Amino acid sequence: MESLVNPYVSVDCVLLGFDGEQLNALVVRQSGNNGEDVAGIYKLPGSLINLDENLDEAAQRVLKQFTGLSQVNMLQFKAFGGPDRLKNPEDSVWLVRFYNLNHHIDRIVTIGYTTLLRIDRKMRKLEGGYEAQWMPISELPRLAFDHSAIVDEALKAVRAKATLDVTLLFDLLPNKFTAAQLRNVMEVVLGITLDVKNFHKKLAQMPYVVPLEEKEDGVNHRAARYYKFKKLKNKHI
Amino acid sequence: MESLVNPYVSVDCVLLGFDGEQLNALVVRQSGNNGEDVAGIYKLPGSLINLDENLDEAAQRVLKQFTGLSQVNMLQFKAFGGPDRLKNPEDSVWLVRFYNLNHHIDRIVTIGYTTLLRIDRKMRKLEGGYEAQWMPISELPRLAFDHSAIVDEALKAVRAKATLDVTLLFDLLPNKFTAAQLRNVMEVVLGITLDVKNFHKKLAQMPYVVPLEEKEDGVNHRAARYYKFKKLKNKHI
DNA sequence: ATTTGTTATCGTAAGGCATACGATAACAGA
DNA sequence: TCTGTTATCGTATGCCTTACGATAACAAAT
Repeated sequence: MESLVNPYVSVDCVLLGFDGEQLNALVVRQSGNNGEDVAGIYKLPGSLINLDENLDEAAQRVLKQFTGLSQVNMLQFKAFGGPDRLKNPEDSVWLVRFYNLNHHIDRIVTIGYTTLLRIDRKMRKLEGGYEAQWMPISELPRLAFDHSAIVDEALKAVRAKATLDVTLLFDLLPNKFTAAQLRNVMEVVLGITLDVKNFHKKLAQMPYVVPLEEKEDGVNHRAARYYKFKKLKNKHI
Repeated sequence: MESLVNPYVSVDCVLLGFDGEQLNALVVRQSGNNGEDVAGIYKLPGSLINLDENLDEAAQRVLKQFTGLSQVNMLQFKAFGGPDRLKNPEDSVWLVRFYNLNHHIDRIVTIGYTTLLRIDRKMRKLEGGYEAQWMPISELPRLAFDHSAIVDEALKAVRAKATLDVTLLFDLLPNKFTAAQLRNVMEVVLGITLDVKNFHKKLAQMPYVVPLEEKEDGVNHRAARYYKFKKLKNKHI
């Protein structure tokens, strides 16, 4: 009866940051807990869970550790638990050293979380010491463990979610934005192309987008109108 | 550093069975491993994971144990891991006894799986010894642990999935079925109501449903045409 | 001053799709 | 023969999407 697995459980966060042009993922260098470089491989920000927290809270803790953000609702999208997740021996060694464990780890089941974030000035310089950085998702290198697959799944989940609820893209733009900016966000995040000429009709039908009187300034073409988001009630997760 | 949690990981399966009229969930009595009745409370079929299997395989094993079915793709929909999942002391006690453990269990993280099944003659009499039974989801009692919440989440996930891909309902009907039967399945599973008169137009536009020449027999109203499903290629999970 | 390039914004028209609903078909039983 | 019930088809209306022409506004080149 004792082939039952008593693995560790972690959360890994696929933080997708929009920088005004494209989608980036936050990756960290797989360094030791005292800072020395172990393998030079990038991985997702994550952590084993603590005794007093639930899975959502563990994900929030990781988010705060690497970005300083709190109060962000992340989407739990999938659990990864194959027995071969640590098949690369270096990964096992790294885990034991990083967490100061006195025994080998056979298995880690990880819960994937993801969210969309806006990369603004504050976000560009991340909390120090972790060698975290934003990398365009189109240029991501191979990540440690099965983290590349985890990123793929996160993207699928986020796109499905945002397709059903466009208001998730609210936070990716500044307070005032033009129609072209909103269109670009939708194209990049959802992975689609939208008809430029018809986009204003869609815009006019979005009850949560209100036009402002203010217009662009100093552009060498017709100035575009600014819009802002109007928060609606009945906002569910 | 040693507040890291090293919990057990289980899978719990929300098996949703359609009996021709309504949706049922498979629940089992929380009995000891030698059959004695412990609390008389119902729970979901589930199991801790084994050393040599991944999460999907563990879920398949549970499905087979309780229904005899194999080769069914289940949907992994959410992980549940709050520190208070075993807050009921009886639950902890039951776990230690059932799995013959020689220590207390602080915490179990469980991965929820679900799928839609058709309850046919074979399925009605389930594999013996587990006191498993189908109960209409509208009449489910309070389940052990947080299993009631798990059922709710499973329903949400299945409905979202089946709304996007109606072919998931293929397996809930016999080979030959009438338009009314299909409509009823869609109404019950998706939790919607469909216009009777317009349903045939929708039917005619479903490329994966083909009309047969055969008709109903022995009904005291106009006989309905039978249809069958046509499996399409490019069927992804 | 005029032209050109570029992007924003509006209007119109065609086609697809959902919904409402009238009309007919088929059968069993009163 | 009539009535009740369900299946099935056809038509009409309105909404939404898409295609695309037309106009607006501005900067830079000519």
